[in-house]
Amino acid sequence: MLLARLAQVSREVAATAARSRKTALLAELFRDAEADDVPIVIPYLAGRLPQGRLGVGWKVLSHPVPPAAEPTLTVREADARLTELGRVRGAGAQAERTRIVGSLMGAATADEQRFLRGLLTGEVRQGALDAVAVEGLAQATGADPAAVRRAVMLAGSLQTVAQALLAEGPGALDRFRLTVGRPVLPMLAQSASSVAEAVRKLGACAVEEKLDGIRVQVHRDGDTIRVHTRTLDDITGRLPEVTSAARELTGERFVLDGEVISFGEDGRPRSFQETAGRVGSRTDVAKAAGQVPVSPVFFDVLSVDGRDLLDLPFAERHAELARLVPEPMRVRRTVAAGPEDIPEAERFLADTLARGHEGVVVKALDAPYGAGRRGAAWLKVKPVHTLDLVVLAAEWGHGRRTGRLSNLHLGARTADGGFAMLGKTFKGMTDVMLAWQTKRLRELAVDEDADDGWVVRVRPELVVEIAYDGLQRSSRYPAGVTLRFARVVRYREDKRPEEADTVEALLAAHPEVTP
DNA sequence: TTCCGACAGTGGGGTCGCAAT
DNA sequence: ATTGCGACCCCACTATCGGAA
Repeated sequence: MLLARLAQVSREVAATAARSRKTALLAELFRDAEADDVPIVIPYLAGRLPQGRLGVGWKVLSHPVPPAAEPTLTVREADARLTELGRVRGAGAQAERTRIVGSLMGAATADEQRFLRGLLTGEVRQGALDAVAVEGLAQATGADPAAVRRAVMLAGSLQTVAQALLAEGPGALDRFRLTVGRPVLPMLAQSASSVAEAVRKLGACAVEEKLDGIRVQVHRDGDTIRVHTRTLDDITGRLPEVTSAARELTGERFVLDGEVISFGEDGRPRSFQETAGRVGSRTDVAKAAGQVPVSPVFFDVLSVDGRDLLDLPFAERHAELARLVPEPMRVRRTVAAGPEDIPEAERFLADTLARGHEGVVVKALDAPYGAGRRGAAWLKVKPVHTLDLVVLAAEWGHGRRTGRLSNLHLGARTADGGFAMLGKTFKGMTDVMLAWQTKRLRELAVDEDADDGWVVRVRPELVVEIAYDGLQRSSRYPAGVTLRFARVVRYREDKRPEEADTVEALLAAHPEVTP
C-alpha cells in the first residue's frame, strides 16, 4: 500500500467532525490493507509509530526537504527507513538522523511529508486515536466493538489485536485474556469536587488515600516479577524494592495494582519530584535506592493463582487483596455504606491530608475493574487552592486554538512592586474566554513579537483567578517555585493588579515548600 | 428531545539520559 | 562540565459526537 493512501485518508478523517464517518473511512482502509501492511497501517492511523519514539523532534525536522512530485513510497518502505532511524546511536547520531529523515522526506510528496511529520512528532491531530481505530477495526472485520476494545485493553496493544483480528476474524478475540506477565491498561479515575459529592454518586464505596507517586502494575509468576508503569513501560530494573516486596508475598502467581512512593525518615511522603526522580533513575539504581528508597503500596488485585478477577466487584477483589498483601503494604481506607457515612469519609480525607498525602479516591464497591477506562466508578478528590494572579504575557495557540492567544504567563506581586512569573496555563478556558482574552490582551500588548512571534507581552493589568493543586520547587522561575496544574477559573475585571496575590503570601501558604 | 459518557485536543512542569558544545 | 533535546512521569479542562434515557 502506498503511503499516499494513508496520508489521504488521514486528511479526510481530519476534515470530518462526525465520528461515524471517521470510523467508516478507517474501516475501508483496513479492509484494503495487505497482511504485511497491517502491523504498520494500524498504528499509523492511530497516530503512532510501531517503533515507538525514535529520538526525532522538531530540531531534526526543522531542515526542509523538497517534496517528491509523484507518490512512490510504500508504507513498508517508510517503515523500514524509520526502523533504521531507531537504531541510530552514539556520536554523530543527530546528523545521521537528520540525513535519514532527509532522504525519507525527499522520497515523499508534500502530503506524505505532512503525515510523516505528524507521526514523528506525535501530532497527527486527525481526531481519531486508538478508540476510533478500534471502532473502524470492528467495522472492517464484523467483530463486536466492545469485545475488540476489551481485547485491546487486555493485550495492552491495539496492534497485536488488529493483526490477529484481520488475519483470523472475530474468533481471534477469545485469545486475549488477562495473562500474568502481560500488562493490561490500568483503570483510571475521574475527578469529583468533594467527598460528599463522590459518596452520594457512588453509594456503597471505599474511600482510599491517594498517594502522589508513580502508578505500578506488578506481575509475579513464580520467580519472574515484572513492574510496569501506567503506559505499560517495563521499569522492573529500577525498582528492586518492589520486586523483593512481591517476592515476599505468599502468593506465587498474581497481578497487583498500586502506587510506588518514597517516604522520608519521619514517615511522611517525600515530594512527587523526589519520587519521580528516583523512579526515573536508571544508571545507578543501587545508589538512587540508597538515597531515595521507595515502597509499593497496593490497592487492587487483578489476578491471583490463575483466577482472573477483573469482573468481580471491587469488594470481592479487595477481600482477595487483603488475603494476599499485608496491611502495611496496602493503601489506608475506610468504607462508606452510603450518604450517612459522609462525615466519617470527610474525617478520613482530612486525616489523609494531615499525613501529607494528595487526597482520596472514592471507589464503588460493586464495580468491576474497568481496564483502560477512565470510568465514573473511581472518583478522586483533591483540595483545590486559588490565587488572583496577573497576566504578564500570552502565547499563540496551535491546532484548534490557532489565531487565539492561549497559554497565559502568570505573575504574582513581589515586594518591590513588580511581578514574578510563577508558570503558565492554557487550561480551563472556554471558546468564549479564548476569544475575549485574545482581543483584550492585544489591547494591552507592549510587544507583539517576543520569542520569534510566539509570545505577546502585555501591560500587567489583567487579573485572573487561577486554581492549582499545589506548589513545587522550580529552577525555571524567579521565585524558585511554580504552580502545579494551574488552570483558569475566571477573569477578575473587578480587581486591580495591586490587589493580586503576592509571592510572599503564596510561600507562607505552603510552608512545606521552600524555594 | 435532552442528557451524559467517552474521546480527542491543548498543552503545563520536572527529571533523567544522551549527544552536542 | 554545561547545555539542549527528547522521553516519560505526573496532570486539568473543554468541545463534541452519538447513544442512552
